[in-house]
Amino acid sequence: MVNDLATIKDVAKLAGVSVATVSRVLNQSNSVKPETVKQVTDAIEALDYHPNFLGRTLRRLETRKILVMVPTISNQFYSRVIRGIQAAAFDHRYHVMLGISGGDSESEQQYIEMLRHRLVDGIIFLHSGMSAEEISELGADCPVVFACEQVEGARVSLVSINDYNAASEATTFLLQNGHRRIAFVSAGDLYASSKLRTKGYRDAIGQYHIPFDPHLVLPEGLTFNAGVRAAKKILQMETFPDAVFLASDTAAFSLISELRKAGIQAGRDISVMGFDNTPTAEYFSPALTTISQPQFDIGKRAMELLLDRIQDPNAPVVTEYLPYRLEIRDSVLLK
Amino acid sequence: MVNDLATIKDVAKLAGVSVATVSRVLNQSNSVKPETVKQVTDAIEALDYHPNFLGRTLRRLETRKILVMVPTISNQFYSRVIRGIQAAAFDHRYHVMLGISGGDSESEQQYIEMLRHRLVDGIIFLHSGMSAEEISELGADCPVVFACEQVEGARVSLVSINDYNAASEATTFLLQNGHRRIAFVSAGDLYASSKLRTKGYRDAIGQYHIPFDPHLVLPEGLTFNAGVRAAKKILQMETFPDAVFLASDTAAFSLISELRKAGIQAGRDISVMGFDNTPTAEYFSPALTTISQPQFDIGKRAMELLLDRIQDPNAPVVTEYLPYRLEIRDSVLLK
DNA sequence: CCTTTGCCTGTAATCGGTTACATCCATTAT
DNA sequence: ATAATGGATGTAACCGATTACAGGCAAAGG
Repeated sequence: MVNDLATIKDVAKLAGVSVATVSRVLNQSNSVKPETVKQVTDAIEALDYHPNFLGRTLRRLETRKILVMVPTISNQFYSRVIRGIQAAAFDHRYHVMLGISGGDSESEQQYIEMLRHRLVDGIIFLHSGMSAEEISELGADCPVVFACEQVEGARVSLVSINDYNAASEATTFLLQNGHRRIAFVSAGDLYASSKLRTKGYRDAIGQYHIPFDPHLVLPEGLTFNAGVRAAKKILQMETFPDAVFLASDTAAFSLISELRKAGIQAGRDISVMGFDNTPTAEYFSPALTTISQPQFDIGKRAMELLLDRIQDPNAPVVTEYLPYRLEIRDSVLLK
Repeated sequence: MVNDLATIKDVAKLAGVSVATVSRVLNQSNSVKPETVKQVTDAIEALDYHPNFLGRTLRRLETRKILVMVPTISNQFYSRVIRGIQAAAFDHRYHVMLGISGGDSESEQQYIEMLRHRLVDGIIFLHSGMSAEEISELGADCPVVFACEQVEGARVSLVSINDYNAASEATTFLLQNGHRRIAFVSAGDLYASSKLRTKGYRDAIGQYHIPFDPHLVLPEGLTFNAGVRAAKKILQMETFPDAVFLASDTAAFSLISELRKAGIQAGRDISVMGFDNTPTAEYFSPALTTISQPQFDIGKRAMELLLDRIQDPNAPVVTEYLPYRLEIRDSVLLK
């Protein structure tokens, strides 16, 4: 029945005042007579008027919306990070939108365009396909923060765990429990985090004076399919590893499943260590030993840093590493 | 270095034409001399000009963005639906934004405001806390489609599986395989789908002339925690059920895990049937027997229906049920 | 009684685009 | 030679808000 939304003009007409006065009422300017305020608010009520964002934003250059750019939401890992972002956003009366790039850089550019044109006030990247230079440039112009995943050499704020240390510690834990032939499944050089985790793994091995065997590093990725592929490769090895460390829980689940089909039980015949501590990890069989990231806090902190930058474009670029934790469950054999 | 973005005026000035001409070039109007087009495009190039969405949208009332409203992304189920939506959106040069309501209706209202004010061209709801009347009203004014989850009595388009039939079929499958005491875990009346599934379960039981036992219906929810709670209740029952049918895979995973801790193996001592066929289902131990929904197609179809409605506000309201499939794996004992 | 002060409100410019309409000029038809 | 035609472009109104500035009016001060 109501074709079009009421505009500020309609309200002004009904209240018998100018649009300026209506706007002043809307923005709580104190220079309006209480009587007039009442007339206006009555008119607003009567017309069920809601101010139009576009007009407002066009003037104000503020949307109170931020965008989270995420490569995928299939990976359970991100959901808790996003919840953390939302919590902090809510506290500051901001709204969160999610953009799923799918790893496609054209799609990513479209979302960045939204930022450049102030459809959102800032972006938190959970991943990006852009080069360090592009990111630094964007970060110089607009509020941008990275979380979980960094891009080497990019001058933007980052909240994450220290992937190198975490992987190193996880590997050392395996070594301490008597494992010597440890395979490592990661996403290769695709992500900076993968690179760092690989380095952490390698250096920990080195510390124990175990010769590095490149065949044990399987850059299959972080997905279910990656785990399946890794399992197949492992089953073809002449000497089986006594432990497998995967850079994602997701891949660990499917790897365990595949190995079981071949009669090899994780936590009995072989040790498996995951990474991320996704919600499923504790319910899986065997319950997965993994690195727990403070996902919620990472998200929360990233949002706070973004707000700092929105409020002050010259806020310093910082890198914050949050504590991780080794979650010991049943998939790794202990000495 | 570049403080502000170039505007259409800057381009006009540099090209030595009016803003109208620039706008015409931008919008591929054919009434511009090729020579002039070149001047303008050169200027655009030189200034690295990108048209501002806000100004454009304010006039055009078109954003080529749609919003998907989802209660949570912790649930793995939604990701494939969203991928389907994205695929269809991409084909029609639309962009997808995700709004996570967290079940909070104030948050939901904020996103709806975006639609009302044309910050997006339409919304696909994967769930809503609104009443049927509110939804019908919104649907009358703006392009809105529901997917997966309906709201009884709401006059809006819907794409889903037939939850009643699916639950009924799943229950019948359990009955056919000799199970007689079947517990059912759902979200109670919270979701219409839950209600329908409960009804499907109940009617199937009735078909087999088994007296309905209300104690066997556990409205714990669809989350990991729900599965844990359900397991605890089941373990306290004097007579154990011989099968448990859960309205979500997620809850099934944690239930299986809890039962195992009590020495009860799903697929050996008890049967467990899930719902959704989330990615983890096939890798879980035991691999989960469940109802597979065509999530991708649901999303794709929902997007297509939304586009129909965006293009023609009077497009008919339709309900489309897509085929589901019983995915038989190892968690249900067969006769 | 006239001027000043200050509160309240309206007018109009503005944000960055789009587009109806007017205008100009070169062709073509009469 | 004049009028009609139509292509290319400019002018200005408009979308829905915000806000600087101006102005009106009543109370206070001289």
